[in-house]
This record gives sequence, C-alpha cells and structure tokens, in this order.
Amino acid sequence: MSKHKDRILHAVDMQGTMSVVELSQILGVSDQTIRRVSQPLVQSGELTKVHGALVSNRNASDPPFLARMNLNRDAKVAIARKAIEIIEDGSSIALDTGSTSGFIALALRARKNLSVVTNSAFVASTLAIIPGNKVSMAGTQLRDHDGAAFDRSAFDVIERMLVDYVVLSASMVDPKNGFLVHEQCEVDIASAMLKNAKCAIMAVDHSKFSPQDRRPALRQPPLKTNDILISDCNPPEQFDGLLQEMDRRIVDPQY
Amino acid sequence: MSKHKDRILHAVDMQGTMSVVELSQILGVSDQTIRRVSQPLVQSGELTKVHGALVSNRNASDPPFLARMNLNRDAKVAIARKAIEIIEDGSSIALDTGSTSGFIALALRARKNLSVVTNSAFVASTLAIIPGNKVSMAGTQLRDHDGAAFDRSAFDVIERMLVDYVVLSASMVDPKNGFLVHEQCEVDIASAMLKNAKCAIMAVDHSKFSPQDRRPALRQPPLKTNDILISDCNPPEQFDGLLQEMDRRIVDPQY
DNA sequence: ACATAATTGTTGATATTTGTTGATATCCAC
DNA sequence: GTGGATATCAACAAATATCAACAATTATGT
Repeated sequence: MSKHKDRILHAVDMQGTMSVVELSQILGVSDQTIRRVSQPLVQSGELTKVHGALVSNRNASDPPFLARMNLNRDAKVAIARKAIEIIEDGSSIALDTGSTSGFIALALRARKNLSVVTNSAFVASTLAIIPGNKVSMAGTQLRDHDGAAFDRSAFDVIERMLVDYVVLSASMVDPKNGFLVHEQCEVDIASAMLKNAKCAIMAVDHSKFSPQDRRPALRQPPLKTNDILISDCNPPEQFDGLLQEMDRRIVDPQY
Repeated sequence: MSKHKDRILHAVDMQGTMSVVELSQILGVSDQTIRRVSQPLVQSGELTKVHGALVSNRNASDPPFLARMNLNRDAKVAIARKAIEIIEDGSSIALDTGSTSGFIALALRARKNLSVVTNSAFVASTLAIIPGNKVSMAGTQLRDHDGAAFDRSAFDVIERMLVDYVVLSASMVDPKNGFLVHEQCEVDIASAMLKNAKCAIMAVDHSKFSPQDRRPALRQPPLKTNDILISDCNPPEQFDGLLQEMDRRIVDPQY
C-alpha cells in the first residue's frame, strides 16, 4: 500500500496515541494525507480513530488484549452468553486464545467449580480468581500480542487434561476448507485440546463467514458430529455442507 | 469517541476514584470537558458518577484478590508509582503474587521492553500484552484465591531466569523477625527469586507495620544491603535495626 | 513518449470539541 | 432548617478537525 503506512502504524504504536497534525509534521506531509492513509488502517482495525488523533490498538487499555476486539463486540458478548448456557457448573473446559474465548471466560465467571485449562494468560487470570475453580495455565513463554503460550510445556499440560468441552475460535470460515486460522501453533494447540474433549464448541461471529483482508491459510482439525457451533448469524447456504452435522446455536446480539 | 477517554478510564481505574477537577488538572482541560467526555463512559457502565467525582467499576465485581487490591489502594498506587521510577525500560524483573505487586504490574505498563517472570497469572496477563515485553509465566496449577502458581514447574522457570530486580511483598513486618508471610510456598518462591536477582524491591504499605488480625508466621529470606524498601510511611523507630541497611524510599500517597 | 492511474496538497463548507459564562442544584457544617 | 462553598448543567462562541472535490504532481504501463 502506501509508504507511510508502516511509519504511521509504528509511530502511533510507540506513543499510544498521536494527533493527526503531529503525524503530518513528522512525516512531512499534509494532514489530509494522514487521514487518507490511515483510513484503511482504522477500517481493518489496526488503529482506532478519534477526533483529532489516532489511537493504537496494541495499547494496554483495560480489557487487555480485548481492546482490538471492540470489533463486533456485541456479537461476541451475545455468543459468550449462549456459551455459558451450555457449560454448566462443575464442568471441565479447555479454552483457546481467541478474543471470543476471552469474552466467554469473562462470562464464565458466573459459573462455579470449573476445571479449566488454557494457554491464554488472560483467560487463566480471569477464571483463576473465582473461588472453587481449578485453573491450569498451559505454557510459560507468553507472546506479546495476546499473552498466549505455545511452547512445549503448553502441550504437556493440555495433553494430560480430559475435558467436557473445548472452546475454539477461528479467524475465518471457508465453505470448502472449514475453520481457518493464521498460525500453525494455533492449530497444534486446538488439536491437542480436541483430542481430550468430549464436545467442541466453535464460536464464530458473522464477520468470520466473509473473506478477510489477510486471508488465514491453516485449517483447524475437523470437528465431530454434535459439536456445537455458536454464531450471531445464520451461516449462508454454501456453508451447509461444512456445518451439516454440527449442532448450530444462533444468537441475537440485540439482546 | 474522545482522545481523553482512555486516559480518564485508566486514571480512574488506577486510583479507584478521582474527582472531576483532579482529572481536569491532570489532562490539562476544563472540568466541563471531563464531564462531557465521561458522560458516555458512565452511560455505558464503564464508570460510575458521583457528586464531584468518578468511580471505577472494576471493583466490587470480584472476590478476594481484587478485594485485597482495594485495601489501602491509595498507598499501593503511590508505592507503584515510585517503583516504576526505579525500574527503567528494558529491565528484567521478577514479581511475586502480592496485591502490591499487582499494582506495580499495572503501573509497569508504562515501561517498554521488559523481561518479566512471575508466578501470578494476573501480573503475567497484565504485562504480556505490552508490545516488546517478554513475559514468562511460572507454574501451571493456579490457586483460586489469587491466581498464583506454586508448583514444581513454577520453581523451574524462576530458577533459570536472572533478573535486575525482584519485587516482593509481605503480609506483615516484625521488628525482630523481619518480613513475614502466611505460607511456606510464598517464602520458597521469594527465595528462588532472590537468588537470581541483583536488587530486591520490598514494597509494603503502612498497614504492614502494625500487628495483623491473623498473624503471619513465616519469614521471608533476609535482604541484602542496598536492597530497596518502598513504603508510604516512615517506619516506626523500633524497625531501625531491621531496616538500617536498606535503601528506604518513602512516598506520599497525597499526590 | 504517451496515456492512464495513483498519490498528494489546497480550498471552502461542515462538524466536532472546547472553554466560558451564568443560572441551578447539591453537599456539608453549624 | 440556613448559608456558603462547591458541583452541575445548558447554551453560546471560538478554535480545531473533518470531509469532498478539484488540480497538480508523481508513478506506472505500453
């Protein structure tokens, strides 16, 4: 794209927030250009626009890495509410590192006596402090963009825990190839979790059914009959083949 | 969306409660602006409005660990601010599981390129998502009252990491016996962290200098000369013997 | 070299945010 | 209760920011 794109992104991420005029001075271009060039960046969710300035999304703000997922927040909250209808008190659960799983973890604070395994530090710390829960944090080395671990010890911990449910997410759904994510390590973790789970819950909001700007290339392992799909929209027809054996639960973000 | 939104939210969450004029001074805008900008935040339930001030909502919601974080909050925030003056960008740090360490972790989000090791899931998830940080979560099995790990693997991880600073806390300070905590596993972790640290930072608020209802019985390992004590009060005379070799930094919670 | 496309700066109309002011409401001590 | 101090609110004007359209410049392909 534009040659300024990287510099804008970098500068804003460093400072946390930068005004449009500041940026225009630093890059030696007009403010209008900054606005134009940054527009696709805020469209794709890499930055947030406020009046007069751009705000980094890689920024610490409060719902930790959940900041970026203010995108479709309502949908994800609705999906999380449905998920906790399925997961009863006393269940054992594995959760992956997606932002939707983050919301489900927040919602699961309403459940008691859960046994949880996850490789997301956010999920772990959210659920660990609920009295009665047993939480295992899988992995040691946390990567910075989402505080998740994918090292050897993560697999060791996940592999020795049997669970009732595994909560998984995906970056995109493809009618032919199924649920796609960006990185191999995410697939590996999902496989390990699936192997020990009685039932999988796949949580995907409507945006995942349309093509993404950066197309994910790696397939999640195939799901079993009766695994559950939670979404905030009825998947278009062309997904019928892929989803036919799944138990679909569609939620309405309105309420 | 306003550019002040984040800073207001962050400041209020950090302090628990902040008056409108305080905020206006800190952000360098008029009080009216604070009211206007904070209005949508209280509408959406992210903050609560009372006469003259804004109150954080990330409070009452959750059990023990967060409850303890609200105890002597001002003191702990002041101590945390002092701690991040000492810990510069690029440092390596070990943090224990105390609530004061939790505040220091929150404050440390302002630092970059930290190498962090901790056995607290809360601390880990707070710092892991800051770009440039390298965070190791020590341990797997998280205990429920504070989301901290004390299993074998916690020690393995801590023992192989050399750090510039270790941030420790205590439940009580005793003139004769030094820094006391309630559980042996906490002492063990502190020992492991101290062994690999160049400098220890002991953070204790004023309440720790007076007798507690439930008296802790276990001694933290002795500190070295030049280790740093941060507190919000000048320790009473009878502690002079204990603290004489320490570098004392006293902070004023007022500001 | 030529035509076409993409990027950029300028301009003027529109929209948003901000500080000020003065009227009203709320709090606190007595 | 009353009175004084402080906080809130509505409204307006000034300052800033945004947006759309057009013209000038630079890149790109044939």
